[in-house]
Amino acid sequence: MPNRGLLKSSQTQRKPPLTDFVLDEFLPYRLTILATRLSEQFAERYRAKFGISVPEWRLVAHLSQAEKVSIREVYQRVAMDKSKTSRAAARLEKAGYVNKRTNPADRRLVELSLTAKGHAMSAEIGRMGIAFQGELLIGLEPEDREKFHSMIETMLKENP
Amino acid sequence: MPNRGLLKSSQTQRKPPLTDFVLDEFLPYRLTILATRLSEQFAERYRAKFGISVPEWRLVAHLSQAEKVSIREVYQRVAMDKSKTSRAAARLEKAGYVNKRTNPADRRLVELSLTAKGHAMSAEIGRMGIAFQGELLIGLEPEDREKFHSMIETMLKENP
DNA sequence: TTGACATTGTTGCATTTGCAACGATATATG
DNA sequence: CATATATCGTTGCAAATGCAACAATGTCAA
Repeated sequence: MPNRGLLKSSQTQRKPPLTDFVLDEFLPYRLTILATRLSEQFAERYRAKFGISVPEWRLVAHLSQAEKVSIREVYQRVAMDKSKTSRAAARLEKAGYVNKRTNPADRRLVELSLTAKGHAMSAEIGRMGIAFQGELLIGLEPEDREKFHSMIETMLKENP
Repeated sequence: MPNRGLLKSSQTQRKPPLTDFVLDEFLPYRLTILATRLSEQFAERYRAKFGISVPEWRLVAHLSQAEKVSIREVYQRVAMDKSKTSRAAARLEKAGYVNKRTNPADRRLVELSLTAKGHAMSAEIGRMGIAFQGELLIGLEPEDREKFHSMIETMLKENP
């Protein structure tokens, strides 16, 4: 029987297992835990400094990569609900971090962009992110880091 | 300047970047998206079949690995809130999937265990999980799969 | 042009969530 | 033993979330 990555080799099992399913090797589960912890740890840092939430940072992060984006562009790419994105944008506008205007070429679209204050915050959180990721990858061999990225990329492409 | 895994080499950049921060290489972000998608895709399958939610499946998954667990053991390990876990347990009991009794040795603790119906469901979702993970890892070289697991393990250990 | 249909973003509403307070139980300290 | 302190699970409540309905705008075909 081929081992497909979810069965422990028998010598590591103490007792006959209740099932063939091994939770600690189940990716959706492990990835969720890791992602939650990392997101939460990083969120503590920027929340303390700027008072924004995770959905708000997600939106700002997008705006750090592209001058202008619409609500749809954000939520389609980030797996955030439409309304979550819309509300994050509203809060960020109120806090003075982003501008919202209707796109003149297509008046259904909202054009989001960073204010000067938003750019400053974005730049600072960007630096914090680079530092955070540096700490995070310290335990991995340099060549493994690239490998890790490319494996994530592969799975993201396979699961659109 | 050392490349710490978050800076694109200059030849891959089309335009002068707004910042050094590259969202597509930022792990908390990428992992969150991947984890969300995988969790959601898998959730569709077991929700359709058994009508349970993600927190409920998390709890059942734990019970598939250990006969008896307390609420605390579950939420400490899974990064779920206390109340979320408690409520998942209540719903699962109502649906007839788990038994709840107070631990006689320490009456503060609740002892959760699967009913026969719960075991049947757990076994079936376990099989579905093995199949799901098989599909998922098809795009990776076999030796990469182990590597991926061990890298996740490393980062989980570094971020408790 | 008109009318049917599609897309975008916002909002109302019910559900879910996280946090804090709480009661019950256990442990430690005097 | 008596009292203070800690731990566990539940619950009330406010905030966040997801879904569906909607208005506004755009597209397409007759």
